[in-house]
Amino acid sequence: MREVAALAGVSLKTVSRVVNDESGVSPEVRGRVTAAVRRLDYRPNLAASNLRRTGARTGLVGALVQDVSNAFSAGLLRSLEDAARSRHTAVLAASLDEAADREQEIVHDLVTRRVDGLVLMPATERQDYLQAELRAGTPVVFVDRAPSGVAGDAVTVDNALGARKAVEHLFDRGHTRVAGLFHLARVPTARDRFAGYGSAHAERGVGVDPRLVVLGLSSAEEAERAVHGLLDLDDPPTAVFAGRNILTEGAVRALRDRGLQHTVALVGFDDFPLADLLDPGISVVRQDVGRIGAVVAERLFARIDGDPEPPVHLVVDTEVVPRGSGEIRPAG
Amino acid sequence: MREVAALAGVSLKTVSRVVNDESGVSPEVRGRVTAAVRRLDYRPNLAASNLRRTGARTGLVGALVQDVSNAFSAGLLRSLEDAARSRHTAVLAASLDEAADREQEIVHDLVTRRVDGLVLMPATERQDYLQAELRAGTPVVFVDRAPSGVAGDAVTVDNALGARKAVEHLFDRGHTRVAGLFHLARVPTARDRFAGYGSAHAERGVGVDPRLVVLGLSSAEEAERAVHGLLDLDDPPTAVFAGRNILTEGAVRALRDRGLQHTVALVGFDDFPLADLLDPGISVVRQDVGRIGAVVAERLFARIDGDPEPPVHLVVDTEVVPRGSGEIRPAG
DNA sequence: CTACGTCCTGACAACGTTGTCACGTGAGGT
DNA sequence: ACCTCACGTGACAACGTTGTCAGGACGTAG
Repeated sequence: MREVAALAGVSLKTVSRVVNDESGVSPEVRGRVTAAVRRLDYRPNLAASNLRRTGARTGLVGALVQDVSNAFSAGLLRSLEDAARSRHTAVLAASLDEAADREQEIVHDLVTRRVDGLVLMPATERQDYLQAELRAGTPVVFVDRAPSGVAGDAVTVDNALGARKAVEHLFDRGHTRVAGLFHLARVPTARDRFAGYGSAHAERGVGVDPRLVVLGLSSAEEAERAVHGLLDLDDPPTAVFAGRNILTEGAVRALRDRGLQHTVALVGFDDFPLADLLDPGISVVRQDVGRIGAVVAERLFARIDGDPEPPVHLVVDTEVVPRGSGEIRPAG
Repeated sequence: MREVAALAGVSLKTVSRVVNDESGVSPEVRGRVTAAVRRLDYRPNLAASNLRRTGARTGLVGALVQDVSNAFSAGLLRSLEDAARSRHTAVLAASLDEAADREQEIVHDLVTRRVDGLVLMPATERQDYLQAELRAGTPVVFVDRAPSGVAGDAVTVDNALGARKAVEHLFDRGHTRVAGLFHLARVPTARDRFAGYGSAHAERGVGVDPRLVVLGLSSAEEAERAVHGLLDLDDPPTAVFAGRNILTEGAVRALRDRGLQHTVALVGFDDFPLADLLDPGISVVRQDVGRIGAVVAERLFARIDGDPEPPVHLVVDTEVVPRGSGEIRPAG
């Protein structure tokens, strides 16, 4: 900037005025300055500018998701990005891989970078460690899982309701032996979906057969093995509810292996790409990622703009998408 | 920081020393300062710190990809993120959606933010506009498409070779009428893949039937319609090469519609999730995203560290992944 | 007792920018 | 001829931090 000022024969302040399109600069001087700017390839230093401006925004938000390369996280990121762009804000994306220590580390780093806000898909069980940041005024919006140990806006689906809908969908088609595959019990979404699975049973007066429930599955392979185990039972399930998309994948493989994909019904939680291209198409409970992202963005930017209301927990609808696998009726 | 200094009864500089773990502070003072830091929830301001430090890094790199929510871009982002984390660097992710103006806008924004480097999957045909940034010393690594109009490191696959391998794979199984579906002709990767399709024909002494070639497809729907058109020919193709993953998807739908998925062979360029779960599994030419990302990161950080060598173009291998659809033999 | 080195600590300037205010000029009104 | 006022411009300080250097306290050797 100093060089630009020298070349244009004006003061620093005038260059600043021109660069920021402020009024009160004669056309002639403005011309000289822009020419100098162009000639010297001058780029303003946003960091310095933010430093000086009072209460300035960095125009940076952090998005801490489970894994930027999985479809749900990536979709969320994308819709957040779109909202951010219109606010001239860039998105710092980070993957947590369910690692609690990494979550804290990255949050700390992002706060040091003075992000204007954070979107967090927590990997931790409790987020007490955020107390200080929140007090310091960095808005945080939780997504996918509600916060625990701190207050903050949250955007989730009603996992229990979604799971209940899925299981009812199967009951409605005549199934009574519906297996349930779930993630680690310490993960709140898994607990909620399991609860929904249970309440669907309760509502219909069907007892839950504990042998049909498998908890603690964290990979497609584990789900695949689990389904093989279920099918080996004397009284095997006629339908399967998979509580997470990678578990659905494992279930598809196991059913396919045994040639039962058109015999045993399957509904998964979470949509995945090309689910409709499989044979049969895989019925799922869909979370509308685009909508979730949009709601998250709306909350985040409202907070950044100073919305003082108490934290809210917004619930986005889920919907059963029938594609074939969930509409298979029990044999006989 | 001033408050911390006051509370601890020391000077600013001493606080700085403690915060940055510099030597030469007595344990007692260090204790007082850390206590004050904790009490006041003090967070150092990274921007100010970078401003002062000479030639400091911002620890920020930009990744401009086609769309953070598509599998290829997201995978790349992820592997870049992993490399960046070990360098204590955060990744700013942005989607370009093949929009040239957005590309320039975002590059400009990121340069203003003083990113240490950029990874660019270009949406523009020429990147002359980057000349100034490159001269200013911001390293840029191109990925997926080589740069044009500027010099810079590039990491791509050999698209022509990959396409040739795919078509040869089909020739080897007895096909002679292999249709080719391609993206917009202005996109270099599409041109290269089309060239590879042609050279496979030339090498085997098979003439390219222009009626079997469809250029300019940019969505799954267009590809689906195109394949229907091809199948309506008097002398329809016995195999299809789809030059891009969304075109593969369209081809699968069209073949499925006609019940020809086990009759007409199909090889796609670019792998996609669950390709092996389809029936038949879809054979593809795979680009190793993880490897591409790792190579990109290696180049980028080498440049950031001052590697002065002339730009290089690194080529990552592709590999035909047989899954069933590409191994179907022609009827008769 | 002096000289000198080591160890801690702080004052000050600087990083690149912008908010504040004051200055000089010329136009318009009396 | 004088005053006022708008306008364009620049000097200066400040944002939060760190590099440089100087200074004080203390210990040790001559």
